[in-house]
Amino acid sequence: MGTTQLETVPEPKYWHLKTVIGEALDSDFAVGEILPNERDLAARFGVARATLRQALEQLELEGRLQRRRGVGTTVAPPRMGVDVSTSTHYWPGAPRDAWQPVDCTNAVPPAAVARMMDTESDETVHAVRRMLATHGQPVAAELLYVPAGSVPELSAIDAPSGATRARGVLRELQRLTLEGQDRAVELGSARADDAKELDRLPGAPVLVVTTRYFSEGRTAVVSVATYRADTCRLTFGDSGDLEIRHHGQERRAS
Amino acid sequence: MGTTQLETVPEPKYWHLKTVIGEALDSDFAVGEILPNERDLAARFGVARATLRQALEQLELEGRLQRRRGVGTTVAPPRMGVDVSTSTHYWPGAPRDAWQPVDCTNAVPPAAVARMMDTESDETVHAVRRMLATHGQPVAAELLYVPAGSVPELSAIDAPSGATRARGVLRELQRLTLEGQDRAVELGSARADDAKELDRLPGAPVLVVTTRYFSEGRTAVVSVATYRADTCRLTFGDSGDLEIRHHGQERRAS
DNA sequence: TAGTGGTCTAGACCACCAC
DNA sequence: TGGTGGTCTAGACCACTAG
Repeated sequence: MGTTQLETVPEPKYWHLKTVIGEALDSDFAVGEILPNERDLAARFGVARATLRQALEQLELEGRLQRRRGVGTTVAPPRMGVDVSTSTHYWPGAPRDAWQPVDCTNAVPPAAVARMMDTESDETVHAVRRMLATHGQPVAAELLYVPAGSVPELSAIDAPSGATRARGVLRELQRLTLEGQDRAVELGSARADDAKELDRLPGAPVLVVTTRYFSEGRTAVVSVATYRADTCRLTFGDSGDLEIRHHGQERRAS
Repeated sequence: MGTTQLETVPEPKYWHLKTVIGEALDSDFAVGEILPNERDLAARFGVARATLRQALEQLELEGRLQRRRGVGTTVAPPRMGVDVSTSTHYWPGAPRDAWQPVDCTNAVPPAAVARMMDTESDETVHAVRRMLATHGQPVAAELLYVPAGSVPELSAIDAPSGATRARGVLRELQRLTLEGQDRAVELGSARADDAKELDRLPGAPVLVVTTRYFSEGRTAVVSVATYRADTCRLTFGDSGDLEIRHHGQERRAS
């Protein structure tokens, strides 16, 4: 058709805003610096606050901003790398494990988890809760589902719940021979309980890492770990001998 | 509910809505079924359309719904597992590779990528574009950055760009010895070009998998692959002998 | 108490798709 | 052309944090 469509495909405002603000972050702001509040920013860019928020949400999703109710919006530090390499063939709770046991209860696992184990769908299992934190910041919350059959000697322990029992379950686990594991990563939104422990609002985006641990030809443990997607980058080191660990990058301008 | 909950925890409406609709999806809807339109749903639940949309966005983020402009909202099938296991020690473009070369240009890599390679920050490299699709659905878009030094024999090729040149670069790569790789997964939002190829809107949530391939003691290739977060689950099989594939069936070998 | 981000409303118009 | 989801507005009130 002859007509020329010179004047442009209309890029959404929030998308353009995101680009503009993102560039400003690179050039004019330092990590930790506080941005003007949303009402001011919206006025400055001549858009409604909802539109401005749509741009900020994107930037927060990408880990460039951090927003806290009652406080303000700050420039986020680069995401921290969290090693989840599958090549470390250890049970949860092995000596070098940085996870912190929090609690242990009996529960029937969600259907999706029960399907991954060799249990009846209504069988109760040990549910061990653990947290991972670095530099004082909560990073991930984990729920380990351990069928009673995986820790047969545990019944002698009297702690009915709590961190003590959690440690007991993990200790018993070490007696088994780990034959392999199998892992999946997907996007999810934080459940209310996880969100609270991760210091985020319910529904916050998280990376859900589901791991199956195999022993004696069956699934001995299923782990569901939720990592804060805004602050974390999951790293899978390979071939063991390569070390790249984090940030040697400079920052800053102006 | 005789007792009054004086100490009400005001759960946000959109959060409650998400739960209600999510349960309805489980019980009353089949995969592929079309939901009522947003205006009707909002009216039915007695909320503003924006609030209803907030709930739908969450469900879409979790891969439970699929929304298409001009068409409607449908119930999404379970996420497909995409194997990205690092234990397959092959170069991109190796014989079994399901990725489809699309294009190849010369470009200067983004600063973050240049930092991972042993190149000057303004050095141009081969930028190979590839797509991954399963069942006719686009799943991921990849950009491979290949320094000229990694494919020294390539200059003889006359195709200056396009899929032919892309295949040429990948073919040359196979001559090198792959010494290791190193991988990171994080949440991102689709750039305009990726979004288009993935049949999504710009800003759609994606899982960004960054891989470094090492050869001869240096970084030979950097790959940045963006997977649709709504439809994909990244799987990392371990020790090569374990296969998962959906719904509880497990197989062993070795 | 003042100021922040989080939620919610009731509209409007636009881009896209199928018929 | 009619119906869908996507964008945008200009308000309002709430929950939280800090001084």
